[in-house]
Amino acid sequence: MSALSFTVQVALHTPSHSGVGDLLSYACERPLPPGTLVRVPLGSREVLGVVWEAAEGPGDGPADRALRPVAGVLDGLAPLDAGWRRLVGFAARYYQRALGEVALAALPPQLRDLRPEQLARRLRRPGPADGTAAETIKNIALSAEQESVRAQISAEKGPFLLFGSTGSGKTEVYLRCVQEVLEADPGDGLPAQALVMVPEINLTQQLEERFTSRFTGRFGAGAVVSLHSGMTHPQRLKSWLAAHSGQARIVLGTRMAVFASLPGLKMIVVDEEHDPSYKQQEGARYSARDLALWRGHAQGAKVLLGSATPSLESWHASRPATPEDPGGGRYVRLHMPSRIGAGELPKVRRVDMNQQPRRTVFSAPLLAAITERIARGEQCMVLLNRRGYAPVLHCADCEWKSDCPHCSAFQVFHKQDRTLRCHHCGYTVRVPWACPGCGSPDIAPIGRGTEQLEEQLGTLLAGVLRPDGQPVRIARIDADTTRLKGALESQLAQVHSGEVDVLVGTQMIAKGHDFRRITLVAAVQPDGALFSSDFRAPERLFALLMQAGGRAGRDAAYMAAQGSRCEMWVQSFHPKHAVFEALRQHDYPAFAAQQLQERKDAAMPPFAFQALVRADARTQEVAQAFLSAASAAAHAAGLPGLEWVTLYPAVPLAIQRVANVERAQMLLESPHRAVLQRFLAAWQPVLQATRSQPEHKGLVRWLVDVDPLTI
DNA sequence: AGCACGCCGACT
DNA sequence: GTCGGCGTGCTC
Repeated sequence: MSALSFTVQVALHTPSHSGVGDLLSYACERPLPPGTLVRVPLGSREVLGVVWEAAEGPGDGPADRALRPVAGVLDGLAPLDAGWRRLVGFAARYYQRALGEVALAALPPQLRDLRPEQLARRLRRPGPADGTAAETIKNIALSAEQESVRAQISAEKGPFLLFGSTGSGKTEVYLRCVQEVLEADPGDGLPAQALVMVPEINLTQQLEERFTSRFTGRFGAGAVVSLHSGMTHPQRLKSWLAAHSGQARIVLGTRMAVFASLPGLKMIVVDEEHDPSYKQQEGARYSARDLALWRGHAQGAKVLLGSATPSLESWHASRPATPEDPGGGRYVRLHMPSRIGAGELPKVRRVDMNQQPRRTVFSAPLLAAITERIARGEQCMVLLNRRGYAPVLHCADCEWKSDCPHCSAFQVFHKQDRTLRCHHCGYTVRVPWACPGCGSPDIAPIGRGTEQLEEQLGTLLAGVLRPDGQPVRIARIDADTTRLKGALESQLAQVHSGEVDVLVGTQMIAKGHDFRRITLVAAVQPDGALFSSDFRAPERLFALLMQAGGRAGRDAAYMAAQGSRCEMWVQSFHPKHAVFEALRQHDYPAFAAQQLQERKDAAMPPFAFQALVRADARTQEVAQAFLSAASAAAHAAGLPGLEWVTLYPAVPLAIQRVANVERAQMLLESPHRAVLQRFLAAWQPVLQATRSQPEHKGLVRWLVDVDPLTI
């Protein structure tokens, strides 16, 4: 019998408000360094945990009871380093979640299920050939703009905001900067590593090809790995292990990759840093971009954010410091205005829909422009950010509408499979033949989605021929057509090969794809976002339209051969709106300046810091009552920071009910991030205590969203 | 969150 | 007589 004379503190996936502490103590026969992965008994289960450094102060462990022993140690793995543990600790604190929850969510899921012996077996399997294939890299020449940006990133500490037009060659700059960092002697014995993040899974493949073809000869096979939720669990584990061991030198991935174990991390690139996908919307609601900045700072890695339409937060942080405004210059702003090898930015044409017949979907001038492009063999892209055929079905006789029975939202009419589908809870029914309310056969769709757009274009362009005499071909790409694995790739390939003349789709088609023959992009109905209650809606619309416009005319040689000029069309009832005005000028700085002034006047982010507390309950009253009670309790307890934190009244969410759960939220605002943080931390136990009161029995859950993107 | 224990309804 | 519904309570 060996003596269990040592104690370890272990972080486990214990839910945040379950009353169980962050760290549980276990007995073991030898000291285990922090970061060691262990399997420990928890109740009747055995779970994965991470050894953590002991919390300060007297332990609050079970003094009256003998500790249970650690069940197994995952010996084959090096302990997770202090940098990783600090990142996880910070994220848990900042986003108000349990340490163990964040730690375990940051590990590959398969690690949870693997017994130590299984892991050992997997680790014994030889990896790909080692990275000694040190060929020199054949680089293409940089433009003067790219070179100056590269030199500045090399010379300065950062963080950097690379503001570069669509097609300005940002990726090439990433490649060069990553290369330089990886080739430099790290000086700490660990092979240097770089993390490159993109907003969407779809964009990792093409980036991986680019990095692999550039770096495999230099750093060996297996030097580039991907990490995103679309991978199978074994693939993810493999990539994760490669990063953890230092064998992988470059990790490409989506937001979850920010938590990868990267002992030699020297650089982080966040491409399209403005993209809302970087914010996790469930569990710990972290911003991968913000964590990247924190991690880079804490771990001494350079951080490079890139975008053609930066977030107003990043733009503001990169304003030049002046004597009157010494707070500026937190990020180094770098500018690449020119398109490389690409044509000019598209000419923006606005159609005033007030001048068009009522219910026009495609205005005559837009239709004529599309027809002309097709006749020349060029491609067009039509953007509508709403999938399905129509957002609602309506009865002319009794005013029945296709309400979802479980949500305060309409069921969307999908013509293709004759279904009404709720996009919030998934509830699906067959389209009724007659009105369910009154039996009238006079039911019709109202509004339009991408399916309908595709259908109408087919009718409107029925007689139009391509240069080869073939009838025009229209394709649609949205979440419905790309549900199956590999569907997006094959559909994109059809566009690239020129099989498709007109591509209809949601914002999915606006992001990142390098179409060579698209010369016209049209947003047929972008007005929805103009007068939204969400103060970030104009920013998002501008970014989407700029990004969509950037898909046109990417191949200068092609444009010259065609002798044509690319165009971005916008149909709007408010064509003079500031968003479209700025779009016409391709003037992000002017747009940002105007938006920032509005934000400053209204004391909104980035001039204030926000958090949301959301409550879900069976009834709206219970949800709101909980929030109000928690607010009152905060005031009654005189929590620290209250004098600088505003708690607004509880209100229902825009979509009040989803899957029969009523939702309410409360906005918190403070001019100081640290004060808001301190208040939230102190409020957490109060929220828990409030929940356990009998009058709040009906509460399903509550959650905190720090730095929310939508309010 | 899991997963037990526990105490009441409809099946073999 | 058992299978199973989900209410309540605990996990170092």
